Amino acid sequence: MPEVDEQAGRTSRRKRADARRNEQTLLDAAASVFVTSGVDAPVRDIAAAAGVGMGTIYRHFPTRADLVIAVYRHQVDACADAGPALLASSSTPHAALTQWIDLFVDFLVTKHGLAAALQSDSARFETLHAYFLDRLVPVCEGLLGAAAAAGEIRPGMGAYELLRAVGNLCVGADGDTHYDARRMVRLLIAGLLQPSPASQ
Amino acid sequence: MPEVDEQAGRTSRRKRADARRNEQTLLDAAASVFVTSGVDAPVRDIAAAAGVGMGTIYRHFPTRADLVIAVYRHQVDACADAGPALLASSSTPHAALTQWIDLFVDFLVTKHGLAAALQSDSARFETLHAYFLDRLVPVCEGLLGAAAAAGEIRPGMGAYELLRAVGNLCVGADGDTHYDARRMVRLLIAGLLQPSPASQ
DNA sequence: TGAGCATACGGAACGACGCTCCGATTTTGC
DNA sequence: GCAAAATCGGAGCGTCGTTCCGTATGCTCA
Repeated sequence: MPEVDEQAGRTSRRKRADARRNEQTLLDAAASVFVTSGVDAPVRDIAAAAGVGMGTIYRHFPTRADLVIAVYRHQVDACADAGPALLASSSTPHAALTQWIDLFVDFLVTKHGLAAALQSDSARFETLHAYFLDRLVPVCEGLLGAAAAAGEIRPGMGAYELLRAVGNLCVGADGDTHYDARRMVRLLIAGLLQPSPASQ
Repeated sequence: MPEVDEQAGRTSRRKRADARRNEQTLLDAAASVFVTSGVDAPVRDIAAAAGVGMGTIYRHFPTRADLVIAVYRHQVDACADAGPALLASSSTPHAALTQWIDLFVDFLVTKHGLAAALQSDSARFETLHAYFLDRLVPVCEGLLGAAAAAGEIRPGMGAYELLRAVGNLCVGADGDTHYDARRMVRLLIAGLLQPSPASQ
């Protein structure tokens, strides 16, 4: 009987040795190419960097988005896990929210082209979009809820909408010395924090 | 001697009648296709809609960005012209700034895919990016300067950075009922208005 | 009016891309 | 060892933006 599939493909039906080796080679090559050429580097380049054929890439990662997810899964998970931790360790929910958003922004900004790919309406990146949302929206919801309950931010802000806005602000943030995404995100959060500009 | 070229090609070297007719046909066709399929609709579609060949498009508009600029030039100019007018007619500079940003956001949001094209790092849209910046940055600078001089906003905000941020927030704003770009921009401006969150 | 030429036209063709397909090759269970 | 199954490599397809060039057309001047 085949062993339980432990998601990372540790041992499912005992994949062939070359298959496992190629998968790792591909992940490494993709990560390296993403750094230099951005996440939408030509698939052919990644195949060449890994020294494998096109077919090999698409068997391991049915779509381009799956490859991107596989490369960044650990970092997305780490970001998601940091949410509750920050909430527990910070003095106020809003401090936790701010720190968590900073984490998210740092992640997006350092991955050339990732933010753009996330917002791309092209059907090709649907999976990527969905994965990020699945992992991060609940975490953000928790932070927002806590901050709203504490009365620190104006209510009615949705986690999806906030993440979307932050992601948007990070598009094209590298390679442009005149645009500081972190600063713009801080501004957005600042606008969120004040109770209501017209209520006083 | 050829007459002075009045930018819109009114009369330069007396273009052939069919050429002038085609240019107008192309502008109309492009505008209509942009509405339904977005600004990055296939060039072939635009040619087909106009009933002309590919060559005709590229002779009139050397690059795709030139076509987009030609289609939206009037509206960009109108937006630029509205800046000083608002500043003169509004009660406070910050009111003028807010209204002007609203104008800009409305423009971007109603043009399917335009915001995305503007932020695209692809060299293909460089010209488009440059045109928008040339026209709008000075206007925004005037509004920001007036608001800063009146002490209504925290200083140090660059016009380019603000426009970039607003443009980014508008990416993908249509077709997503859960994301309201206008609201996010208002939040950003709210963050800009308060003097300083830590200074009091 | 019509000849001659600059100008404009159409669409085939090119290169780059994402992705699929299939014959050749390798691994594995027996 | 051997055959079946899994995997590999890269040619090939469709789409896109853009270029190129033979052909058609409007303009000018006699």
